[in-house]
Amino acid sequence: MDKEKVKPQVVKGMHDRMPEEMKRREKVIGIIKEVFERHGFLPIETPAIEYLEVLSGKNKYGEEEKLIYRFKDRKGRDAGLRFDFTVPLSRVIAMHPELTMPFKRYQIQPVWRGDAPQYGRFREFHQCDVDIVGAQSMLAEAEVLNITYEVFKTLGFKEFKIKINNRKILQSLCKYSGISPEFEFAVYRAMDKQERIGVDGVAEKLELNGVPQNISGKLLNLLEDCKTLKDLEQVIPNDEGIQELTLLFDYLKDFNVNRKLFSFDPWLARGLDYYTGPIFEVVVSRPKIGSLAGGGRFDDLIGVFLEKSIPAVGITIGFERMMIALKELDLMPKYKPSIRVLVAQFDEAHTSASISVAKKLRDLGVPTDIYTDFVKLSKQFKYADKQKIPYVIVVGPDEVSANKVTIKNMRTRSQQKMGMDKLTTWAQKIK
RNA sequence: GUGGGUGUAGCUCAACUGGUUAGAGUACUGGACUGUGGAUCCGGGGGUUGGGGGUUCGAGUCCCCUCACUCACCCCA
Repeated sequence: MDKEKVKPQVVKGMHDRMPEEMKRREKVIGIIKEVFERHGFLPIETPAIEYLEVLSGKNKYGEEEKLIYRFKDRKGRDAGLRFDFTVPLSRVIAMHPELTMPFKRYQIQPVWRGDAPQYGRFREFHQCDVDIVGAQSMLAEAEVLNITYEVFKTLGFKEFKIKINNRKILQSLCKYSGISPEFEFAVYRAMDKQERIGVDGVAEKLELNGVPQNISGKLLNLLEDCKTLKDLEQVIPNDEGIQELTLLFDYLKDFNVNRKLFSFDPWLARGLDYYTGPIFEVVVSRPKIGSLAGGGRFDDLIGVFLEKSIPAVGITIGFERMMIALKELDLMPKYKPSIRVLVAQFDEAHTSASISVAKKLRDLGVPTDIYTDFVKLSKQFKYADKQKIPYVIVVGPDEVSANKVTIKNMRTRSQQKMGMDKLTTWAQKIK
């Protein structure tokens, strides 16, 4: 049988996840879900595939558009893999007018971007997204940020920063500086890089994109001088965006969010085009990995699918980046095998006895593995050792004739014979 | 998509300026130990040195192409 072999390979930028990693991921996802639900949010899921017009109909992602995985479906319709949850959520809201507002949901699923893979950047990755739909008040922003804060705190993060800004402020500043609206998004994308490339770098970038230095200079000087909302108020008094953030900061104080961990950042702009109000990003100083979470208000996006517009605000946690950060900061939950007992096979003559022991333990709720082959015991013990299974039960001829089982504690290396009648009590103890 | 770096066993890495049959640790497997795992000792399998072409008496090593990974740019979670 000389068959042509297929070369096993994973698609670039995507990953298999083995049991140990899965258990750690499930643990962290469990914590995140718990926080979400404790704050009154419920889960939804949406399909991986959306019609292309839904994904990109009105150029919702701006420059990101080209990173969408696109293809034809079986009927030749243009379709693509979801790029984030904000757009699918908007579609869902538009299709379900019966929903009670405000609608609060979370969504934890993979998304796909045809990006060049790098440290902390993948083509298939998971987002944990919380949104509030149908609420105009800054209380919604405060709630979303409070939840984010709770998630990071619960996972053990000590040093992280929630950066906050408002697209409305940026708009006012552009207008004030005499930058025409057509350059708005170019300005945002350039500003966003200030921390890495410096103010001069931003100016250069803007010049490249057609904004001359004598015009961008005014804006950049302003941003450099105005470190606080109060500073900005001198420049653009009675600005709606400033008032919103002032209110938001008050609410965050009421939520008792540590004042040191959130701050106004006039340079924060975010790349996606659909944001209309407050925007936010969570960053850590170590590891150097970009933002761990990002979001904002998108009051006009749902209106793309409907006659009327519906306000909405949300934030997304990048799950894999979060896991990398947890690992680097030594905050990763320890791997604990869920399997508690291995029932070994002595030989084929004693299989039925071992099966009934395994069945009994399983019925009692003890995660029990049964060795599904007939090999020598040393191999089965090695298997248990490798899997970090804490107990091995052997049911051989001696045990069967005495109506007992032998239980070995792998950690202490001690073992005992136990009557079948005592097995239930033992099982409850080690469960 | 553009530019740099790196590709040797499942994994981590060796192999002087090109020079016999490409090694080691680990992992896997068998035995010492026929009712018991982590230690020790002995044995075994596993490689078209990412792939293709070229230079040479001779290429893992030099040159070209290609692919993959990776870093930076771009952009973001």
